Amino acid sequence: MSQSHQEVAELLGAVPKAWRALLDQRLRPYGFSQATWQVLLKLGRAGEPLLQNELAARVGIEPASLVRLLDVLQADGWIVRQQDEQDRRAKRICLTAKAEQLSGELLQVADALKAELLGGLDAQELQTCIKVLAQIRAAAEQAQEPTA
Amino acid sequence: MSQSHQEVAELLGAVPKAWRALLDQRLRPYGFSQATWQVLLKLGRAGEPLLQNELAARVGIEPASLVRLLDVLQADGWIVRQQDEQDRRAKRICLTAKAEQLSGELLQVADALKAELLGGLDAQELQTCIKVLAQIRAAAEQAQEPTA
DNA sequence: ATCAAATAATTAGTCAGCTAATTATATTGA
DNA sequence: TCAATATAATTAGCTGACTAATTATTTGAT
Repeated sequence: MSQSHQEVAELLGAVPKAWRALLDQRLRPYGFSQATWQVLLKLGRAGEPLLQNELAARVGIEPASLVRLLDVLQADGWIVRQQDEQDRRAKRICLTAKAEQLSGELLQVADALKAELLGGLDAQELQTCIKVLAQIRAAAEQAQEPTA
Repeated sequence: MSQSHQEVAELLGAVPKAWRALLDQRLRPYGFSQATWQVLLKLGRAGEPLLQNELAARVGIEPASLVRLLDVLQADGWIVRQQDEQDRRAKRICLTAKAEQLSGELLQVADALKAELLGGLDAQELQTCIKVLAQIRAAAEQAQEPTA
């Protein structure tokens, strides 16, 4: 059918994969692999402790998937789980002091790569691309819930 | 830094994930999960037997990762590994007759979803989006090999 | 006030991807 | 020719994601 549809489908498969692989490769020297650095990055960007729930949503994984990552990060002293005072079911995830510092470095690497990949783009065209991607995301949300 | 850069990074994380989850959900009634339907789709689109190598590249995974998927598909009678005659190391992956038929149905579901997600887009804007994504992919390839 | 339903985190079990190393065969170069 | 190198598929072992079920606590409805 539509050649454009096929093209964008393939690009949406390939581009994020390549991006992730690159970032993963550059962050590997820090000793983090695949998923753990994303947790530190999101916590770093948040600037405050987050509920496990909320953190999972920002990373884009299920809360259950986050549990093991936090176990690893906690064992290595990068985060602590702090009992929430209002809700005794909930825990707030805090960066330790050494992680605060490190997450700054990770952010620099991530932002440098981002600039490298996106720096050469025309600003107007990038805006259009964002608009289109947002429309696709909206269509995907609608597709999930037929009529709500 | 640049708000646009952050936005496109997030969209590139979220959109393909949502798309995949939707397609996975719709193909689950056929009894295939996550990765196996992609193999059948690509073989169906190819229209001829492919080397394992080549198939892995089209699916976007490593040849080693393909092995287990093929084991499962072969066990259920969807594909056969056929010894290549020129190169005795190589195998060509063929769809069985029942898989030929099924892959047509899977293709229809996949194409219907694609149309659903992309149908509402402005053609000109979609072209721009494709161009931008292709530029990002090119930048990612360059980033991998500093000067080659 | 209490009991039912919802929610936060966890555990268990499955599937899918990766890299590194292995085996068999092809290709290439001295 | 034949030894070194490269290539196709595989195996093994690791990481990370998911869903479903469990536990503890909170919220809501009567």
